[in-house]
Amino acid sequence: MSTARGARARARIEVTAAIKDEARRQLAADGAAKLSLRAVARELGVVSSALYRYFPSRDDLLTALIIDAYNSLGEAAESAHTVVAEAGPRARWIAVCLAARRWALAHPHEYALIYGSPVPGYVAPQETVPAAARVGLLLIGVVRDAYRGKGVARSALAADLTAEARRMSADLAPDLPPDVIVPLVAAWAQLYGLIGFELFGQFNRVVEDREPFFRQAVERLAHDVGLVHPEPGTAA
Amino acid sequence: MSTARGARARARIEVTAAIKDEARRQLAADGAAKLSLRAVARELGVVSSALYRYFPSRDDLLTALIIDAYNSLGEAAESAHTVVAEAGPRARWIAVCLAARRWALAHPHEYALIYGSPVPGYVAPQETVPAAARVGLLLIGVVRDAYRGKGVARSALAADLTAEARRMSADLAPDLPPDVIVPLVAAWAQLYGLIGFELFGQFNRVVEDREPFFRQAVERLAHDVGLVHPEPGTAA
DNA sequence: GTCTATAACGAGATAGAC
DNA sequence: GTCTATCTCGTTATAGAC
Repeated sequence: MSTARGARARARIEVTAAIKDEARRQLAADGAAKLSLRAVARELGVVSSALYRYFPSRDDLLTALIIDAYNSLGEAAESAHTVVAEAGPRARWIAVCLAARRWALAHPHEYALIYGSPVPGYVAPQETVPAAARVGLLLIGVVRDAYRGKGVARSALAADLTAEARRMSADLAPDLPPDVIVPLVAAWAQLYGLIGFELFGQFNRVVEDREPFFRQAVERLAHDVGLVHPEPGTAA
Repeated sequence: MSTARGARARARIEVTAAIKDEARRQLAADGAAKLSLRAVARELGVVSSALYRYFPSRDDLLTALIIDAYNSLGEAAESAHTVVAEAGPRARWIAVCLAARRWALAHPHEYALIYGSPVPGYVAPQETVPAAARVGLLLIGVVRDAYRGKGVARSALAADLTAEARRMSADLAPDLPPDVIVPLVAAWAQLYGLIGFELFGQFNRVVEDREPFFRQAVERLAHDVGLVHPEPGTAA
């Protein structure tokens, strides 16, 4: 009977994957706003009510796609980081940023789903938070290693930011001081400004040869978060 | 007869404005993907075919909304710049960035229309370019003044970026050297990363007191583009 | 000339009966 | 799970009011 249960479980996983694949196809064609369970069911050759055994609602399907996208991006960033795990923090920072861009270029519609305009009428549940945090946590880890090693370049914060910076430090990385976490979070947001502009067409006729431009920009971001050395050696 | 023509022209302008107002309302409610001429007409109490006198197609209405949004943002940025026109480049840079954020917070759906996910099936025509360029040109102007005055801080570009950087300089601001235009364009993109993250909810539970955080970040962007002085005096 | 209304097309979504 | 009747949509041709 464990075989039967295993087969059933396997079938369920396969059908779930097929639903999400078809949903992703529609995402690419019509956008997240128009994602409809009916259309997915029609394309799969089943009736729409059958899908409710797998996803209780359209929003739950959307949530699953969002979590998948965040995890796909997170895995891409993490495995790129693993490759250069022995390098210095600056090289690792750059590797993670480049991996995020590469993933976005390879998955533009999923990128739009997670970092583009909010879907009208949809509010992301708390379930999405852990997946959404992966790249950010990776970047925090890089800066943390630098901070514990040779140190990072510091700069003063404005007086009206000290309270919020302390709160951010306590919430996000208690081992990093407020004046380190603030530029780090800013750089994290700015990274997606660069990626989004390329992906959504704002760089058309402005930046043509984008990879070296992006690399230059994330090197500057590394500098902004205190990763200042060109790093001749390897380990932190 | 100039009166008659004037009255007709005025009526036409008013109807056009009413159509766009209603369209913006629907944009806020359902998103750009679901903008429908029929729904706009219904809400205005006219029949859908009547709207074709004012906009040749749904996409043309979308284009008009996009151009309006860019111009509204551009005007907000330009008038904020005018207020501090006598201040130093660094103060003017910050003023423009703060104005862009303020406009985005006041017009989130129009922000999503111009800087969010592309609308499926819609391609922005070249008409949108001049309006879209306004904030960028304003920022170029600020850095240009600094460059002609006391100068801006410079830093070397990677070798594989020199050709593209030269092209960017020639196309965007021939009077600014390549190593100045590259960080400027990057900062321009990064600015919208900060705004987008706040607007689209990525800062939820990450950054709470956002104004001082944003100010700190754009001060760092000013530094990145070479505007390094805290500037005690006024004019460049 | 300038506009709005009517009616229709082909395509797609949706609700409910069975 | 299937079928049908009724909605939506963008868009056009046409007729008539001002």
